[in-house]
Amino acid sequence: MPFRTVTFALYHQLIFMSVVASIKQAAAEAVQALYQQPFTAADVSVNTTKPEFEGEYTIVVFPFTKFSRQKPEETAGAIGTWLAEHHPALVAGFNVVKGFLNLSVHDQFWTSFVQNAHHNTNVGQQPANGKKVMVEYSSPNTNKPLHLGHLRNNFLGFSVSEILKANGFEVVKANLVNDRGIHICKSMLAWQLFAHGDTPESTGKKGDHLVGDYYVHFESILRDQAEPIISRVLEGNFGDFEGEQVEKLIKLHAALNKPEFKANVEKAEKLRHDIKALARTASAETKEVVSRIEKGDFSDFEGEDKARAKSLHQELTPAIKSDEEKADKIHDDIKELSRNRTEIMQQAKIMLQQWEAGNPEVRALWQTMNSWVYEGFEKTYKRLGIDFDKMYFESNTYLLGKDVVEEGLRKGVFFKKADNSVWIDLTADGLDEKLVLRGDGTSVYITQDIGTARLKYDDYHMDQSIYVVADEQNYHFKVLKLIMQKLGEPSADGIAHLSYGMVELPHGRMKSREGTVVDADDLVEEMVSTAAKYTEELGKVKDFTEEELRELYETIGLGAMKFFLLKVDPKKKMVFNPEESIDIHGFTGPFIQYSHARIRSILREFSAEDLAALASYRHNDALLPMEKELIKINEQFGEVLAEAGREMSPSVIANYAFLLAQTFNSFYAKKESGKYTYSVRDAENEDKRKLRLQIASLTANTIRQAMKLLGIRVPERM
RNA sequence: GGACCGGUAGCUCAGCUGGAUAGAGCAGCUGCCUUCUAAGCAGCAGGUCAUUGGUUCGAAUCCAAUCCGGUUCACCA
Repeated sequence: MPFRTVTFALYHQLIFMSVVASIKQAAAEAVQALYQQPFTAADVSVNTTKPEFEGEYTIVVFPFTKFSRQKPEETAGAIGTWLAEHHPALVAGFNVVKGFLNLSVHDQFWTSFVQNAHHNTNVGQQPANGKKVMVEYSSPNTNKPLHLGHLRNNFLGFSVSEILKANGFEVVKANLVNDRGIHICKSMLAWQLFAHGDTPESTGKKGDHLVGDYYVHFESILRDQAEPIISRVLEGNFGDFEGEQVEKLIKLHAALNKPEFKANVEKAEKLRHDIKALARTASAETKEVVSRIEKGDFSDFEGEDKARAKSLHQELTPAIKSDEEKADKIHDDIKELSRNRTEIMQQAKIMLQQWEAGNPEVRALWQTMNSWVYEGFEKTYKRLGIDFDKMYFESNTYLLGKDVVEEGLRKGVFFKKADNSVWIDLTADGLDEKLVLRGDGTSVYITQDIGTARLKYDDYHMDQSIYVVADEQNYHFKVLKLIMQKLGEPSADGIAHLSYGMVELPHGRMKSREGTVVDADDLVEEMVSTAAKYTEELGKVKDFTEEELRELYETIGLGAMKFFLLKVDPKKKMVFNPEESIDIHGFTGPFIQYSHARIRSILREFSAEDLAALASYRHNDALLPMEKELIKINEQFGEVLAEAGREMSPSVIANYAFLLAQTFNSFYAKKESGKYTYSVRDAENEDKRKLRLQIASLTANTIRQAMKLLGIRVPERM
């Protein structure tokens, strides 16, 4: 039973509401009573009081002066007086600074809060609200192991699910596995051609990595085979192609060789070369210097070189740059067409067709290799502490959606073009026309998602369906929701895209071509071993068993990594700096874990009976500043949790957990004339000892719960 | 070109439903372990909140324009 059900004669109305909500409610009443205005709690603006003033919360009264017809100071005074008179249990005193009404919350409020909440190991948990929500996240492809980008997705999805649960939602964690398609066939084909029967068992390699290696192998063969085709095309030899493609290539080739265009592109190439050469003379950080030259910043140079940089910059005109870009695009098109003509790509495509036709041999290989991957994923998920309630597989869902398209066609939501392809016109909504079914009747990506959205809804009838997917798919989900709404699907309005920014490395995006992709398993291993290294250096847990140590290192290493990825607002792209991510000082997971361990060590000084006896104790003396401050911050957890749920943002929780831990550390270390001001064990009297034990216990519980919402465990000792 | 997102300290980020003198962490510099865990604490230094205009008693926050960076507008997924 949550502590909230405990009735408390004097303060019962407040126990159901946060302090801030109570103040807003009371202030609204005051405004109604004093000025006969239909003000609601939601109209009141309450801030935490700046530390230099007396009080904990501040009401901004400027908005009331319109109808109070008094100066801000007088208005604030009138409301303060009314509040102190009518809500003495809440407002013990107030002071006015300009239009700011600073309220001192009654100490009794804080002491009864800490009494009721301190032993609740489930702080913040809201009662069920009767709403069901599905969170789809992770959604890996089965041709490659997980990488850093997946980690942000996994941690976000898991954390948001936990946050919603704590807010009273029933949550279904779903994982839609992309287990079919050309990319899987690439791995399969390369395995057939080059593996000589290797398996995870025979090689000792984790299944997902083994399959990923063959995918990479495929890509390198593909590159080798495409190269000569590309060269031939560039020479005007289209013998590798047939029909329409030849015509397309003739056009591309012609465009590339238009004299003026060609001259511009060649000029651009030469200028780039010269700029790079010049940059190299200035600094080893050639890339940075080049980008400064391009921006018209010549600060790296002096005298003649500066003039040279300037003139190079000027020669690289917008027209030349534009042609350069066009040329890049044409080259990409040629490359794509050539890659598709390679022998190995043709084989992969045949394999995909065989898979779709249900060819037993291909299906068997597919089953086998996927099972290797699942075994690998299973290990990774388990280590990460990530779980799911429902697995969907694209091999089961990729044909869905066609019937919905048929319905939409009948309803007139979609229309057919001459080639039989089916489209929806979204131009009225500021978007474009979108293809939903190819001319040959086959699905595209969105067709599948339309069908899967219906399937999910049929399975669970949830109120909301959240997709944790990177922000490069913002347009896709906008379109998906719009289409579902136009179809009148009951699931439509509940569709929400939890869009998150890409994880970048200090030197830019991860690129598989450049081998800068950070593997998830490798990263975890490095975080854990770094945690071990730090822990050993400090030597505080020498009495731990092997098993206990292993678990502690996992807790700290994973805690550092999860916290690092979750502390940033999801919608923003973030930079993953490996050095900072394994840091254990400052705004990090280990800092908070350490604070928790420290509190636990205080509590260990006392017997279970001492701690149990706290439940019936309510402090009656005045509170010292940091005592009040800590209780206040603990009390804000409920509001923070609600906000994190509203915003679907674990970073709100991360910031809060850090603030709480930091505040406790200040409380813990505060020293006056050689003595700890807030010592628990050596408190000035028994009452203070009990109060501080309650505060310590409450803080440990809140920290543990907050971290749990981030998927991070906290140790008893570290 | 259209749409969307971002630009806050040297770096990484909070703050953005308008409120008091814009905050953390890291990096730099000072101090603090005979003491409930120094993975800590206290302090110093560091800012034209991209720019310009507007709304307002009040703007980092809202509006408009501009500049810079990113994503996207595929019969790929």
